[in-house]
Formats: sequence, C-alpha cells, structure tokens
Amino acid sequence: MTVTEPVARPLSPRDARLAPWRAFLEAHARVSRRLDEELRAEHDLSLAEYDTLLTIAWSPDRRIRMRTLADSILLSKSGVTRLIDRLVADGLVERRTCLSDARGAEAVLTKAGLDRLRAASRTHLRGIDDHFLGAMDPADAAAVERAMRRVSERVGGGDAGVLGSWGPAERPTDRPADGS
Amino acid sequence: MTVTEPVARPLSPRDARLAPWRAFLEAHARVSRRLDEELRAEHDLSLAEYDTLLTIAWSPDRRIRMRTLADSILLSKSGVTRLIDRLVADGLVERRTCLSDARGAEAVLTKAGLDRLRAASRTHLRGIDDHFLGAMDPADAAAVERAMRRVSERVGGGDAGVLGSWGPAERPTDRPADGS
DNA sequence: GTGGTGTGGTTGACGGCGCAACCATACAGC
DNA sequence: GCTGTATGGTTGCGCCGTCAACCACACCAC
Repeated sequence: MTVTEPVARPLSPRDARLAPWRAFLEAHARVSRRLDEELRAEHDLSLAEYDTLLTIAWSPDRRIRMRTLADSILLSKSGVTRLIDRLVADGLVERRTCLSDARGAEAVLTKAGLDRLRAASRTHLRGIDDHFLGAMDPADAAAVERAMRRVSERVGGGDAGVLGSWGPAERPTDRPADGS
Repeated sequence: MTVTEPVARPLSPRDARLAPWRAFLEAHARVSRRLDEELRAEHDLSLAEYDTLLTIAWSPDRRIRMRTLADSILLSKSGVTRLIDRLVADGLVERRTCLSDARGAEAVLTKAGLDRLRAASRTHLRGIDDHFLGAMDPADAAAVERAMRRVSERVGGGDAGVLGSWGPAERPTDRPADGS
C-alpha cells in the first residue's frame, strides 16, 4: 500500500516491457557460460570456484568462515562444503578449524590457490572486459550497476549488502602481491 | 619483477569497473531464484519449464521442433529432451513426430499446458514487475535492455564458441602467453 | 554444573543439466 | 538404387547443486 503500484494492469505475455527481462536472462546465460568455458579451458576452474577463491583472497588473512562464504557467493551450506572439498583436493585451499568457535571451519587460501587465482584473474578479467563491459558504454554500465543493485536490494531474500559494499579502498588484507 | 605492463590497462581484481559485473551476477542469482520459488510454490513449474511452455505457446500452431526449442531457451539437446519428458509426464505437452522430417520430434502444447501457462503467467509476470522492472526507472530499464542485447550479440553469435572459436589471436591484447 | 534451544558444518538422497556415444533419418554424389 | 556425410533426438554417465537429516558445539536459563 505504501508502495506505488507498479502497473495498473497485469503484464501481458507479449508486453514490450518484458524485453529487458528476457534480454537480461539471455545475456546472463550466454556470458556466464562463455566466461566459465574460458576459465575451465585455461585454468581448470569453474566460475563458482573462481569467485570462491576471490572471496577468500579478499578476506582478512585470506581465510573465511564457511557460513560467511556461503552468504557471499550465494550458495547453500552444503554447496559450499562440496565446493571447498574440490578446492582442497586440488590443494588450492586448506580447511582449518576455527579458533574462536569449535563448531566452525575456515577455508584458508594456500599459496597454490593464490597463484592459481592470480593466473586465472588475467583470463577472467579480460573476459569480463571483452564480453560484458565492452558491450556497453560507461553510462549504460552505470545504469546497469544501479539497476542491478536495486534489484538485489528489492528481492532481498537475505542480506542484500553482502556483495554490495565492496569498494576500492575497502580494507582487507592487501590483495595478492601482484606484479602490476 | 616479471611485470609486463600491458598497453591497455588490464582490470585489476579490485577495479571499480568490476562493480557492474558483480552486481549483475548477484541480481541474477537473487531474482531468478526468487521467481523460480514463486513459480514452484504456486504452480509447480520451474523457471525453465515456464520459459519452455511460453516458447511453445508463442510458436506457430503451438508446436516447435526440439532443436529450435533448444536454441531458444539456451539448453543442450539432452536438456530439452528431459525437460520435455517432464512436461509430457505432467500432461502439459505432447511429443509428436515431425511430419516433414521423420527424424524430428515436435513438442505440442496441450490444453492443460496452455491453462497452466496462463495461470502461471499471472504469478510470473507480476513477479517480474515486482522484483525486476519495479526496481528500475524506465530509463534504466532501457539501458539495461540495450546493454544486455549487446552483450548477447557480442558473446555469442550463437553457441558456436563452445571451445576453440576463441583463440589467442582473437585479441591482440597483452597476455604474456602463459608459462613465460 | 544440567538441560534446552540455536547455529555451523557435513553427509546422503536426489534432481537438473551437459557431454559424448549412439541410432535413425535426411541429403548429397554417383 | 547405394554410399558417405550431416543433422535431430535419446540415452548413459558424471558433475554440481539443493534439501533434509544429523552431529557437535555455543549460549542462555536455572
């Protein structure tokens, strides 16, 4: 009631306003698939694994609680357990018990994990630039970002700010001592 | 220092230009999950199933070749086979042999399928309006649509690029051929 | 302390999807 | 007609993810 009614009539299945939604779905399917393929081909990492390594790398001390990780990458608890299992099997992260909470487990990035992440970043960031950002001018990119943030906030479903607050000077332990 | 400072500055892992990309990923995960839940709860349909029914409904005669369907909804051939299996089991579509091509199969919408689609549409279109379109003003929606279309075009003139269609020569950018 | 409740994480069962192998048919070329 | 190649669709298998059940521990009340 406090909200302005979005539409007076229900959307028709053919309503032109569906266009942004369908374009969004298609673009996501195509671009995420493409980036996943590139990552797998060059670095044997899935998109989810890459995001996981990145999230750990950004965390203080390059370690993170499983639960926090699940919230960050929008995966279920069991999904995280299994994803970390794979990364552990590959030697990219280690599983440590949490010092301050005996129930807890933490995922810690290994040197191999950091190296792999750095290598993959070159591929991945270039891919994002080529396939995603490169397709839009700065104004549209800003609009996309703004719209996407608001979608996340509105849908909520959980804490919408988990990923939403990362910024240039955001803190954590420095980023990997990258050459550049 | 193995630094090879590329001419065009590569994205840094923390580059602010990543913001639109990550916002995009998060928004997709949240909103598609939400819409999927709503559809399942109210109409026992997944988002993919809904899209499939809709695609069939939009096709001439409400029937469509499997291959065409696969291209439309961006699913593999086997994925389509199984998705249609489920819809057939639910009585929402029928599988017919193609008259003009004995190899082919067509999916045809049943009356039950049409009814289910119509019912689900009310839920779904309202959801899109509430969770997606409602989060952005018309100008941003237009920008999103424009950007998303360009992303799809750029990435993939089709699924062709499975592997191998993108090679090192495709981009003359930096990338110190690995190993170096 | 002891008991009750909440939370972190793992495991088992299961489902959706992709890939590759496979069969059937179409469509040359002869 | 026959043969070789391309294409449509299904099936076997494996990966990856969720959900629900479960255990271990935290934390509060007493």
